[in-house]
Amino acid sequence: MAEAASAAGAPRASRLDRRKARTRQALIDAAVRLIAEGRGDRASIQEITEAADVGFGSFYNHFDSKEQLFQAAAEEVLERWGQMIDRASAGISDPAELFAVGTRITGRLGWTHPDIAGFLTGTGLDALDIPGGLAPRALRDIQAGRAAGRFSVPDAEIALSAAAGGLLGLLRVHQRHPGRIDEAAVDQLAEALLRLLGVPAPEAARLAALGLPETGNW
Amino acid sequence: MAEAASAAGAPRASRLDRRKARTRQALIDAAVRLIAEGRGDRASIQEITEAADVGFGSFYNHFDSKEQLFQAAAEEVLERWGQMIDRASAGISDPAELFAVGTRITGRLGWTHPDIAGFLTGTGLDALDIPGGLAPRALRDIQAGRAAGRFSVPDAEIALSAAAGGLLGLLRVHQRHPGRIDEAAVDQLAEALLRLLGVPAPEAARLAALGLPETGNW
DNA sequence: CTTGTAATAGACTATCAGTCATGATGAATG
DNA sequence: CATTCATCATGACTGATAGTCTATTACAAG
Repeated sequence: MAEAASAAGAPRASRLDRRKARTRQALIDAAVRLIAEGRGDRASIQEITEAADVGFGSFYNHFDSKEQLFQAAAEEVLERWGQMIDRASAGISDPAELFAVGTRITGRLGWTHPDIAGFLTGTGLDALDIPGGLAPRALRDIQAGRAAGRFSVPDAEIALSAAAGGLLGLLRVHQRHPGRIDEAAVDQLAEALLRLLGVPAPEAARLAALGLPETGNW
Repeated sequence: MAEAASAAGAPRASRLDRRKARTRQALIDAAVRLIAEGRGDRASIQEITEAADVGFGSFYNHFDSKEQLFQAAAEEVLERWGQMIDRASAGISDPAELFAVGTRITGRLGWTHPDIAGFLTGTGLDALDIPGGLAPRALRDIQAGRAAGRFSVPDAEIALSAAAGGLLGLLRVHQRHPGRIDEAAVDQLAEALLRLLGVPAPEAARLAALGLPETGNW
């Protein structure tokens, strides 16, 4: 997103640019915080700018609307989430295993990163439409799995939506009934989703029980 | 929903009651239409009352807020949907078969009843929270299936959410790419969801291919 | 130091949710 | 049939919030 320097241009970034970036980031951080707190997009722009300690008018220097801010905030959160999964799945090439790892890490967000989990349940299935989110990557995995004959599901997008629904359901149950969801429950969901994708049951069980790599804190 | 007549009461319903009911219904119909059009709850109350050809102030004689109206509209649509599935599943007792029928009829809504389909995709997973909706029934089916040893999924609520996600995904794909979803695709989703629930693959394929009863127009 | 540009900021306007007082409709009663 | 009363319908009113506009401030360049 950084503006390209003009062809013959100078280094093209200092102070002013940093100030601008700082303001923008303050707004995004405030939005992430508010969403995670469950205030969803019900927070007023005044509330947001106040939380970001920024003048009201500044908001519109960076975003055209509240929705646009929340979209940017969503992309940021999903980006971190994606990196977390990338780290955990480094070296894995089997699409089914990749899918299992992604599912299990996401399900664990409920207690490892409640803020992200809250964010996801707050946005619902709309999270699938967020560009740069995890959806494109998961979609790629599913399609790769189909191409490799590992999955037999007919439509990748539908399967993705089902997987997202399952994960969101799990996170929601966790929020509403703390303690009812544990690692075993997450692994069982991953197993069930693999079966949905057409992986034979015994193989699904095996994939959902593999050791899970460390993810780090972010 | 008709008001019960008081015990010793007269017929207790005329003109005034009908007028009231008509106004209320006009508002609900307008809301259903707007949601199906994808305007979601972004429609202003003025827009709604205008679409219903009702005075602005009348709105608050019937509903406390826009959310309440949308909830009533949702219950109405889901009620019709539920009755449609009830008719189609009369005489079926196997939970797995019931689930398959419900899934396949719902998936077919995309072309048999685009208004309901639009409504469902418009509300997203929140449809699961609508009281009186189909969720409680589907949940019951899933739990019955677990009790009968027919399903092996650990948490019924999570499974329900995954199923809803799959169906919503299918309906969304149908809306965005008309013609990409046909009856075979719906049946394959039903099959996949049965596998997710723990039904052995061959049995899932059989259940998803059974003859589907006529549902009637409503 | 001067000048120009880009970001900040809060006062201003339009729109929307929700309230309230008034008017219209029809039921009950003599 | 006329009168009275209750209930619903209605749109003008109020407070709040999204989004605009212009003055001010911070910085960079010469």
